[in-house]
This record gives sequence, C-alpha cells and structure tokens, in this order.
Amino acid sequence: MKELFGRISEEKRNRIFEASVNEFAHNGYEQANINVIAANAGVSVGSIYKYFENKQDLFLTTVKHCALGLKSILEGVMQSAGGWKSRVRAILHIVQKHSREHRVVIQLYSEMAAQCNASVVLPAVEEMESISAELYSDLIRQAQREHIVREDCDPKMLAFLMDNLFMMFQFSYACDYYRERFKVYVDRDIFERDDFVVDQTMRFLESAFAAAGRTPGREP
Amino acid sequence: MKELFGRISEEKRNRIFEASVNEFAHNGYEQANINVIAANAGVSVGSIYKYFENKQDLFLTTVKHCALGLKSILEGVMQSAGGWKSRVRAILHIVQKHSREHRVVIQLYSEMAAQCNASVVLPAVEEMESISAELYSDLIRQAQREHIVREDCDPKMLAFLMDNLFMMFQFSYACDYYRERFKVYVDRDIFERDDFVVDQTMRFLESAFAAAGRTPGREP
DNA sequence: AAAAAGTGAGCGAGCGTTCACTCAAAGGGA
DNA sequence: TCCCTTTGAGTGAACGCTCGCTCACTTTTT
Repeated sequence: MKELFGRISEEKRNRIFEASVNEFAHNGYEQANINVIAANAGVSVGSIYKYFENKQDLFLTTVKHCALGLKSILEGVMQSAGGWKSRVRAILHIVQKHSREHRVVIQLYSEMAAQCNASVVLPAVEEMESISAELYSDLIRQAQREHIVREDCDPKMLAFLMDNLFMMFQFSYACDYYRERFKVYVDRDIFERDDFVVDQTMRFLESAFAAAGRTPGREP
Repeated sequence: MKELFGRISEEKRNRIFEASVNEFAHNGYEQANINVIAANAGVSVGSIYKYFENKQDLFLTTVKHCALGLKSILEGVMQSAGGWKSRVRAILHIVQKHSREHRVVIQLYSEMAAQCNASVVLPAVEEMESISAELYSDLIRQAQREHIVREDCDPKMLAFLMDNLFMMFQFSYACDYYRERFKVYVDRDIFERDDFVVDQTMRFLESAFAAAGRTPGREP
C-alpha cells in the first residue's frame, strides 16, 4: 500500500475496499479482476496502481482492513461483564450473525487461508491471528486461575481448539461448500435453527472446558 | 470423465492423477495449468481432453479419487476393536500422519472447500462428506445407547463438531496458512510435539463427550 | 507554471481448448 | 502370408481470450 492511498478521501477509500472485497470474495484471488474492481469503485486502473504496488498488495490490504472490523467486535465482547461461559456464548451468537451478514468477508478469509501460494499470505498470518490468540489464551488462563476451567490442559491448546471451532463455525455459515456440508452433517434446515446450534455447541464447550468436580451448567 | 479414461492402462491413469494432484494442490484450481499436468504425466494435452470434458471435470475426478483413499483408511479404523475413545484417538494419530505425508492431497481439499465458484464444488459435497458424516454419527449413536457418551446432545451435531476439529487438524498439518497459525497460537515448535497435540485434543474431546456422572479418563 | 493526481488504451504473457494430423493395431480379402 | 483399408487413440501448434500492469497523456491542485 503506497502512502498516497492514506491521503485520498475516506469515501473513495471505502468505495475501493467495498469493490475489492466483493471481487476477491466472489472470484478468488487469481480470478479476481483488477479492472473490474477499479470500474466498480469508480476509479481508473491507473489510480489503483498509484495506490497499491500490485494485485497482492491490494489483496492483503483489503483482508487486513476487514480483520480490523472483526477485531473491534471481539474486543467489545471480551470487555463485557460475565464469566467465560457468557462471553463464549456471546461470541458464538455474534459470529453466527456476522458471518451471515458479511458472507463475502468470511469468504475472503477462507480464500486467503486456502491460498496455496505461501508468499502471498504468510506475511499476514501473525498479524491476523495473534490478536484472537492472545485474547482467547488470556480468557482461559484467567478462568483457570479462578479454578472454573480445567487446569490440566495447556491454555494455548484450549484456545487453539476453541478457535478451530469458531473458524469452522464462520465458514459453515458463509461459504458455499461448508454450508452444504453443514446440511449434509446435521439437517437440511439447520440454517433456520440458530439457537439450537449455539446451544449444542455451548454444551460441548462447557464440558470440554469444565474444571474437574464441577457440574457443567452452573457458573459461579 | 469420459469412458475412454476408464479403459487406458492403470499405470497411465495413476501418472495423470499424480500430476493432477500436484498441480492443483500447488497452484490452486484457477492457476493450475492443464498443459503442465499433461507434460508431467507424460501425455499430450490432446489426450487429456480425450479423457475429460474440461478442466473442472479433471479437477473433480481427481478430488474424488483422493477421497476414496481417505475413506478406506477411515473405514479400517471404524472396524477396529475398542471403544469410541480408542477409535477417536486412532483417527487423530492417523490424520496427523496422513496429513503430513500427503500434504498435497489435503491442500487439494482445502482448495476445493474454499472454491468460491459454487457450481464447481457443490455437486461433490454430498458425495465427499456423507461418508464420514454417517460413520461418525453411528459411532456416537452407538456409544450413547451404551450410556458412555452424553445423551443430551444431538448425535449429528456431536459428529459435526468433532469433524470440524478433525478438518482443522488436517489443515493445520498440511496447509501453509494454517500451519503458521498453529505456531502462532500454541508454539513455534508444535510440529515436533505430536503426542502432546493428540493428548490434549483427546482430553478436550473426552470431556466434551463424557456422559454425566462418569469420570473422563476411564473407559468401560 | 510546476507538481501531483488521475486516466484508460494498449501491450504482452499466459492458458484453456480445438482440430487437422500421425500412426499403430485390427480386420479381412486374395 | 502379404497387403490394403479402417479405426480410433494420441499429438501439439495455434487460436482466441483474459488480465495484470504500464505509460504517455490530461486534469486538478498548489
């Protein structure tokens, strides 16, 4: 991203981001067309190349921009009141809603994660994942100190396993392949049973995290 | 897939599959080059088009061929002796080993699942996923009847959640983005600690599945 | 009037697909 | 047995199209 892009009007920046998210999410990295992005954003191709070094630069800048949005939502939840259970439940509900309303953004992530050309994405992994990795690990470590989450598991592994479920949750609501898979696995009407899904997932997570000797279901 | 492809020598078929898996996994669907596949398989492009309708046909045929390999491994585990815990543990170990040794095959799956062009992959979802969906659901339903797995959760949802973890497990060992993410989340040396990973995941799953009133860790 | 920002036709490389052709094997007539 | 014909698998140069990116030019700003 060249510094000129930081100086143009916010409205134009948003137009470019919107067109870029749509094109990359709908067509994938390779198939996305810069000329189309420029046209839909109402700027010329030349301008795009005044703002970004190349296609990859535009792609990564777009993905990171979207990640910021999710990050702020997540931080909101983490600062809310309640124990880990109510926070995790809140995350599930938010992810469900967000993934449905912003399918293209999630498709963009899935596209990036699947991208086989390592050089395109590896520079961005740390930047993208370390935020939630920290947040989740801290949440779990704190609950462990309060003896309300099992202490015989590595908090970072627990955070990893939990985020694995969150990621698949996102994809299962936003991406065509995973949506179909969700239907095949559970029920053709699963997308009309949001509360059921959150409920079952919470039961699963509560037991998985439960400190020995505590009945899952109550929260101190 | 045209019927001529079923008539050529098995050796040539395998050469084509191998070249195809490599090319699609390393470059992604759009970026994969049919001419390169033909060259690496030691046949002419023209022949490829005598065997397959088009690029998409070659891709789907290749993916399905690979899925058969995994399917037979899975069925082997399911018929082995032992309760659900030892079976699930066996699956984890196998997935770990298989994903490491056949990275390109897993990359191929990830590529397919991320494929935004729905028409390319949707026809294949049911065929690919219903096998493991059945197997896992049955495994869990049976354990529920024996009262060794919680009965307050829908077996299909449990199967779905478990397979979500398995899928992320695969990607975390085979795909560049997810490998890096694994390191960021847990530990830079995580790929030298295979037993630790299986162990922690098993603890997580044991508790998540545990029937109320039973201590996780023992198996009847 | 100089510098900065914006433009878009066009270049060139890449690739899916085709098709006119080759050639080895099978069939059959003498 | 030999030769001629037919068949269809195999070939790869070439076509047609797409798209990332450039650059000579225009417009706007300072």
